[in-house]
Amino acid sequence: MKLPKAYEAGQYESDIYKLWEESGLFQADPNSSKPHFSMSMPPPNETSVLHMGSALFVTLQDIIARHQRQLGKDVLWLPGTDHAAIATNALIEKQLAEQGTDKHKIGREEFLKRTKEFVAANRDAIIVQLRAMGASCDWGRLRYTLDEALNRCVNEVFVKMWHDGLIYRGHRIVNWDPKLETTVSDDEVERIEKNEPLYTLQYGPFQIATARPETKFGDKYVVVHPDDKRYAQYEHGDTFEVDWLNGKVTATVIKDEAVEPKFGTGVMTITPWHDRTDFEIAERHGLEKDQIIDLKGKLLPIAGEFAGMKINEARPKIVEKLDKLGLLVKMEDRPHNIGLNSRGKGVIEPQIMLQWFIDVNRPAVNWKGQLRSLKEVMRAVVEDGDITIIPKRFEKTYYQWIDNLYDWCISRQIWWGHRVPVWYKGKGDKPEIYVGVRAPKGDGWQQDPDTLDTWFSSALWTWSTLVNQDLAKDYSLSLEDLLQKSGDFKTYHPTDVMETGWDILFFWVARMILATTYVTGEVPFKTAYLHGLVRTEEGKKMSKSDPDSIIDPMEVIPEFGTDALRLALVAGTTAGTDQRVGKTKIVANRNFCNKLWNIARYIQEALGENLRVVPVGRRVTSKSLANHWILNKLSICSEKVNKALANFKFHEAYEILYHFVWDDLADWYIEASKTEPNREVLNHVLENTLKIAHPFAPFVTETIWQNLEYDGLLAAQLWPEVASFDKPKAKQFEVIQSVVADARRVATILELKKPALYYSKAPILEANIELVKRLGRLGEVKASSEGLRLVNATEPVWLAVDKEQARKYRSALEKQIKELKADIERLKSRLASKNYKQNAPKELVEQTETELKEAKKQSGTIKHELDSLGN
RNA sequence: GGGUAAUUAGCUCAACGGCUAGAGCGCUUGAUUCACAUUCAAGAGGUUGUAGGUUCGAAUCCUGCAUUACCCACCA
Repeated sequence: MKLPKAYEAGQYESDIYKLWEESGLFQADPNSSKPHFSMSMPPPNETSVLHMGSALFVTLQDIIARHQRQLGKDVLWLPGTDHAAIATNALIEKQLAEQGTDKHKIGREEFLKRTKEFVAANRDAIIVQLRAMGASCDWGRLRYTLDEALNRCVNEVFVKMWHDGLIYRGHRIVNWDPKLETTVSDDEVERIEKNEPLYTLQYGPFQIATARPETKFGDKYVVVHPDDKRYAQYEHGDTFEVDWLNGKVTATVIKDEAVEPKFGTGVMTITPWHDRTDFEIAERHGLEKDQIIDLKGKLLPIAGEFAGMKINEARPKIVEKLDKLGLLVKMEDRPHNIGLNSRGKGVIEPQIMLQWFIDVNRPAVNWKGQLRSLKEVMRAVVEDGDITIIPKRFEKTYYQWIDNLYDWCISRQIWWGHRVPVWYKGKGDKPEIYVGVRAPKGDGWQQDPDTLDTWFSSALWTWSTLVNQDLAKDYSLSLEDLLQKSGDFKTYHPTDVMETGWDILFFWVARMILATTYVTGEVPFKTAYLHGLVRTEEGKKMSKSDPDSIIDPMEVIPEFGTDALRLALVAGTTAGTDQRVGKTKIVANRNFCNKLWNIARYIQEALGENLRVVPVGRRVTSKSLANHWILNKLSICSEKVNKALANFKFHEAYEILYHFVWDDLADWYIEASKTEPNREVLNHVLENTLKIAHPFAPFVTETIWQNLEYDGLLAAQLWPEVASFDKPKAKQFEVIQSVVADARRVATILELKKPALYYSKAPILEANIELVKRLGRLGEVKASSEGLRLVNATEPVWLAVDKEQARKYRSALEKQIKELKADIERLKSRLASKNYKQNAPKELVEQTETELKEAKKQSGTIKHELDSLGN
């Protein structure tokens, strides 16, 4: 088919994707004799739609996958979606509220049914969008975190950890979100700074500071630093009577190093039930703990007349009462950190609760023959180089996170998710307990109502997705057997690359390392590449609460094409660094796609009807200098792009490709070929340029490939092998370029139209007169030596101008000679330094010498020219 | 309080101890229907935040300072 004038992406993309998918090209084959390459897709949340962040990860991973296929590997890029427990649960609850009901009214079963219906619909939308982005993943292996087999893996790991003493149930202080009524992990708590009053209260003989007067009802311990001389007269354990909020209380003095003597008065009272520091102090000294606030965020009867009130409502009233009692010494505004749930932004209220935890400090993991704690293993795999994190600086962030890691609270009080695989029989404090992959036999067992943190199941993602789905139904197999009998697991695990955003380094990357090393004895991936976040053109975070800030990929694609979007994302990306994306960037890259298209269009016309002038391969006959030159450039481009991709330098790879296509191929070679078209070379260069560009811009390249009726699918082609060429001849083309460039430059300055060019003793020009004429937009080109000497050309050439015009050029020459003089001085002084000659590499010194020689020579030429111009 | 980065052309970013610090967008001048105005040609524009240091050589390494962003942490 003859290509139309402009590339209209929307006309081709969906057909092209269908072509790929039906070919089976994206399917991995564990039995293949090719080397294997594997990568898991970070499963998008089912509640969300594809945003720019997802567009970025699809683009980068697709580039990796397509490039690996081109290198002749069997590639598994495994897609999937995540059940996103808290986010989904919250969304459904909101829907219910809008319908005037709630989850308790409809019951657990109905709630789960509705949620399933909702996510199923949404999942389909996400998958459509991933395809629209061109994702070349293996859809036959699509997984979902709540799949039966994955659920079994979750249960198996829970049970295994339980038996190893890595999972325990206990009363610990946790982050409670009264809004969503669930616990969340430490990582899910987001802190914001707010100016709030800090109250100083009179507590018996002491003055204490607090930002939360509403928690002070139960306070019966005052804590001071053991070395604080101001309070040396009090002994640890001393008691005294205090007139307090609701009457007299007996207070006890506690000495603990957690108190900072410099803060306020150096005295504090503690609320162990609602503060982690206080909790730890209480634990150390065996103190009593009282609950003040309930799980809905309301005050309990201990608060007397304030019982039942919400905190915000109660606080001013309590302060008022303190004032009346004469207990309020002063209040002043101070910045204060408030914990919010990152999902839903509910204010976190620490609570002591009976929950399930993962012990990160117990040495129960066999790693490389040593029994270590989860923390130690997580640290070791990165320190030992089993896992490489790109960029490297995130290793430090990762270590810091490990150092501050507490036991991981994994139980959630929501219904959507993997249910805790524990059953209880009997009531009271100590029921009979059963921990198992499946429900216990017999009557009277009740399953724990809680579900597991989403990240617990995501932590297993690299391998739980590779478990054989049918074998997973056979519960006579142990988890170990199951893994060993799963062909995909044996072939594709550990995965090669994990490509994801740095913002989920802790949530996900670290947790995968934790769980996978423990269960499989293998790392989940060898390299973790962390990309930056996509921001708006103004540098703002794209957020749902500010819809104007969002550029929706699904709106960009129909207007500019998927490739334009992909290229725009690649053009701005460096590992770990956030980038800004706006319309201008997308337009610029749409233009690049159109450039490729028009190159193909020109070559199609040049090739005529008989497209396949040369069989695929390296046999082409080059005649002209330009032919050799472009093949040289093509081979350099191919090599550099290949290397940059191998090193995850996506941005660099694209830049090399971009300039090869636009500058070398379009602006020089195609223009040159108009004088002397070489169908074989044109064909060869186009074919291989398409291959190199394909991972970046798969749609336009494949569309061209199909329209030009090349064999098979471009997506199935291997990385180019460039035809042989003659290097010295390639170099000679650069002589022509230098002459052309200088002629153009001078002609522009002097406003000449089609001037004549003269040359003397220049066989290269002599043999390429037509070419020089065309490229340089020149009139006549012949042997002579008059007019204005083109001093920047590497051959002796002159532009035919009259004396008057030539004089106009004097100032340009004078300026240039001035600059040359400075250069010569600089080079001379560099060479004059003994240390330079001794220490710098030989090539560099030689290069400097050459430069100096050339600068001197050119300076001579210009002087001579100036002299001959006269005044 | 601890940490990580950023600071380079008007804007957005590259350059990871060695050519004259590059690119895209924008800007200036010119071209015109022969692949592409989603084009072509030519050009202007930078003392690399700041003060020192190491080195034959520094945007790059080190130290201090300034500004900004982010992450972590139990200052009540």
